[in-house]
Amino acid sequence: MAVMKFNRPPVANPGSVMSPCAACSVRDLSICGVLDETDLRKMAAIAHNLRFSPHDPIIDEGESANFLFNITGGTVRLYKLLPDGRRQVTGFLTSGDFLGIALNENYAYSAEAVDDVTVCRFVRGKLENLLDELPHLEKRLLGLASNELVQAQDQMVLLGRKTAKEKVVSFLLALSRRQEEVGGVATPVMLPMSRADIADYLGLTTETVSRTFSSLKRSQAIRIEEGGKVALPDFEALETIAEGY
Amino acid sequence: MAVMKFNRPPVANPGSVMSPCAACSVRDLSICGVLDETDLRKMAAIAHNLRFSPHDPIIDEGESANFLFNITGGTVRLYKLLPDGRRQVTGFLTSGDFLGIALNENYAYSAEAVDDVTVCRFVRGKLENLLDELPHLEKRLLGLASNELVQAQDQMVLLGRKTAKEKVVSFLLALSRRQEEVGGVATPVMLPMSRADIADYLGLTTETVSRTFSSLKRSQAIRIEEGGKVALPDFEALETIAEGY
DNA sequence: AGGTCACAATGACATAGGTCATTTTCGCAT
DNA sequence: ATGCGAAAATGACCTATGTCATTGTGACCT
Repeated sequence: MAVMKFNRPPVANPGSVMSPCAACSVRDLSICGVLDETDLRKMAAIAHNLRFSPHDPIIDEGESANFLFNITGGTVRLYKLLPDGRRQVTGFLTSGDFLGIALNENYAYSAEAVDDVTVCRFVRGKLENLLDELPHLEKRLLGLASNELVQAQDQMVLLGRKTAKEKVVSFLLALSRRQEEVGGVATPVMLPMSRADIADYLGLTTETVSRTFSSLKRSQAIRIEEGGKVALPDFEALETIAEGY
Repeated sequence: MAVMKFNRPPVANPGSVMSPCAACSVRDLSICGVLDETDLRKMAAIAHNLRFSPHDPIIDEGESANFLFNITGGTVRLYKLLPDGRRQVTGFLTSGDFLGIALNENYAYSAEAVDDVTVCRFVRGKLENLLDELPHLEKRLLGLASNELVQAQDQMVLLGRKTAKEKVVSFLLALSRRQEEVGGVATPVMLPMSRADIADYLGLTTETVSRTFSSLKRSQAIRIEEGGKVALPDFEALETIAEGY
């Protein structure tokens, strides 16, 4: 996973962080991809770089939505809880993803760092002001929201109508595609998240996820490599499984 | 369900529809709520009123996304199909809802009329041009997208983690809230859609939906009225069920 | 190298919800 | 009012996935 490189270290005074965006490795993936030098400077002026360790909370459902984030490195899980503790992971965010489009005064879900995460944090009001100045940015956000909505639809199909096997394979393929998008390889897929995270994302239990991985291994649809990476030897075959033919 | 009233009938020539928006009964619910007289006139110039009968297709998944719609009356179901015919209904739209935020060149899902539906149709490119002129409208769209995203998250929790009973009760409460929003009553809830539609929306089978309704009736959590309307006698109690306490 | 600890895998068994078949109800046309 | 056809409800049975308990494994520390 790409990690942000600063041309100089973050400054102590939060108000005067230097413009690190020019060197941001995920800029083109993120909302900032549409901005020119001048605009970037304005973004940088309201941005703040932060780092989170595995399992650190980033936002809490219900909290007043004061900040928005650009993920610059690592993996973040978004989730919602039912009162009795049942958890639904609604998504995983990685480099270039924007956290906080879907907000209405309060955060609609919680977010935690899965592994080591770096983010670019914005004060909500300041970003909103900037939006009025930068129509490009607003269009970009609308585009992102649109993409997220499409993804959400797909996830509904998965949760409502796919079998365990179809769910797991769909998940692996989605990770593979995302890895490629971010400039990586398509095939050994990295799984920074636990079986429990995957289960809660797919509407399954850890046991079923485990068993499904095992069964896919047995049928040679996947191969487990060192470090828990998953090799996908035949995309065609996997697509066929994932789409439920 | 509120039905649009025109101050004059739609004109034959599609290019020169008269401005019916001023009298549109769902204006304040819809994206048009933020527009003043002048802006409304511009919207009206690119809008076209259409009517659909039950089961008519409105858009088809995969088709080039040439039109956007404002629902002015009736109920629309959005859905996606798996190749073997399994269907996931991803949402129901009613008066004031906007159809087509989530689109990327092609429609991501299909839409059909559940009952008699009236819509206000826009040519995509024209609406996009208008967006550049009317920043209000763009903000409004972003807000709508944000709301839809929040709803999508809730639906993921429902699909992934709720029991059949919780799903059905959540659905009834959501319908009730929506009915209120649109200016109706909270309690006898109208169900224009079939059990099959509900099942495909909740990730269940028609049989399970039926049985769950029966069981809720037996426990007096709901009451069926004439015309298939569902009375909700105790919101508190139902909320408790829906949220899975 | 060995020990520890958390996570993953596996096994035996239980069950919510699915499947298939049948009956009932209800809206609508005559 | 009566009959018809589609939708809904119900029943008997089944199975994919969940539950609970146990074992295996691999990363990290000393």
